[in-house]
Amino acid sequence: MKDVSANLRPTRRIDRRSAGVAPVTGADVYEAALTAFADRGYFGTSLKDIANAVGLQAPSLYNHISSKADLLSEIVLDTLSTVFADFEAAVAAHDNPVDQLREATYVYALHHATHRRETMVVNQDARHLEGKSLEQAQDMRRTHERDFRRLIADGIKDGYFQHPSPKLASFAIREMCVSVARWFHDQGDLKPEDVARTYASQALRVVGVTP
Amino acid sequence: MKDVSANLRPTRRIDRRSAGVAPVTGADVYEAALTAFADRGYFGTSLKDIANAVGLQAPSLYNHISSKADLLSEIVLDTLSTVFADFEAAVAAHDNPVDQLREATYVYALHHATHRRETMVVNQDARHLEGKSLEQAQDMRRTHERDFRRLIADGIKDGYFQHPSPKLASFAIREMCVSVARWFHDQGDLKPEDVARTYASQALRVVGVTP
DNA sequence: CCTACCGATCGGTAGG
DNA sequence: CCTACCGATCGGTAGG
Repeated sequence: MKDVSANLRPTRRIDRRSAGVAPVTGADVYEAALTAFADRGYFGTSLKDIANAVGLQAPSLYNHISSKADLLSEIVLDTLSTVFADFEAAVAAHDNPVDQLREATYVYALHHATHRRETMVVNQDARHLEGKSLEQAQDMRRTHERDFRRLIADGIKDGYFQHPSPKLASFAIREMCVSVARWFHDQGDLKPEDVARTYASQALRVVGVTP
Repeated sequence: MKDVSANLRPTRRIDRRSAGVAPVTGADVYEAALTAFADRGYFGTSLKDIANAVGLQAPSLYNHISSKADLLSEIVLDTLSTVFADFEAAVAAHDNPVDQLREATYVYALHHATHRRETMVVNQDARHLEGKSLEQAQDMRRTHERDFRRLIADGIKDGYFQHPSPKLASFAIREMCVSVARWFHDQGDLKPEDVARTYASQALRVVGVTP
C-alpha cells in the first residue's frame, strides 16, 4: 500500500545546528548505545540505530566516539572494573567466609538488578571485543572468577561450607546472579535490595549454610 | 606485507561437482550453523561463514535451507520442544515435589551440558526470531517457566520446601542450569551426569531441602 | 552537526 | 553445486 501522506507531508529532517535544540553529549550517546546493545546485541545494532535514538545522523556520532568497537569496550571495561571493585570491598569488609560470601553475592546480584543493560552487554557481547580490550576484559573476568571460587574453596576447607565442588558452587552462585539482569524490572513488586538479599541467602544455602 | 605466495600458489577453489567428494547434507549445514551461531551469535555469523565451514559457496546453502532465519528457528524450536518434553516427563515420573524438582533440575542441567551449542543459541539468539517462530518460541518458554514455578510454589504451599519467593527460587534454579552451557566442556574432569546430579541437589538446597 | 560518498559485505536470486 | 550478480546496508571518511 502506497503511503500517500508521504507526498503531502514529507519527512522533515531536522538540522540540529539551526534548530533550537540542546546539543547531544557523549553521555547521551553512551546511554543510547547501552540500551540498543542490551536490546538487540552489538551486531544487531547499527550506528544508525544509535544515532537516531539521540536524534543525530550516523556520521555525527564520530564527534563523540572513535569507533563502534570503542563504544562497546568502554561499556564492558567500565562495568567489569566496577563489579570487581565491589567484590573486593565486600570481602574486605568481613573476616569470615559466611559474611564474605553473603556480602559478595549481595553486591553482585544488586549490580545486576540496578545495571541491567550494562551487565547484559558484558555477558552477551564482551566476546566480540578484539585486541587489547578483549584481553583486559578476559583478565578481569578471570580474576573475579578465581577469587570468588577461592572464597568458597577456603570456606569449605575451614568447615564453614559443605559442598562437594567449589567450582560448581561458584559457577551456580555467580550465574544465578548474572541472570537477574535478564528478568528483573524496576516496575515490579520487588526492589533491587529485596532480590539481592534473597540471592545472598540462596548462595549460603547452596554451600550448605542455613540460618 | 604482500603475500607473494598468493601469486605462486593461488587459492584453488574446489568445485565439489567435479571433485570426488561426498555431497553435503542438510544435517551438515545444521551442524555448522549450530557451531557458528553458538560461537559468534546469529548476527555475528554470515551465511558465507557457514558455507565455508562445510566446504560450499554461500549460494549453495540454498539447496539445504530456505533462509538464514529459518535455520535459526529450526534450532530454537527443536531445542525448546525437547527441553519442555523432558520437563514434563520428569514431573510425571514422580509423585512428590522433592523428587519432581530433583529430576526436573537434573534433566534441565543435563541437557545444557550435553547440548551446549543448541541451548546457547536459544538463550542468546531466540530474541532475533520474527513472526510466528518468535511467538512459538516465546510460548514454549513461558509455559516451561510457568510450570517450573508452579512446581516450586506447590512444594512451598504443601510444606516440602521453605522459601520466601517461588518466583526468585525458580529463576535462580533455572538460570544456574542454563549457564552450564557457558562453561561446561566435555574434556574436563566432570561428566555431564556429575554436573546434573550436583545441580539437582543445589536446587533442593535453594528451596531449603537438605538430605 | 550535516550531506555526500567510500569500499566491503550482507542475504538472497538467476541461470546453468 | 557453481559463477555472476542484485539491492540494501554496514562502519567510517571528507569536507564544510
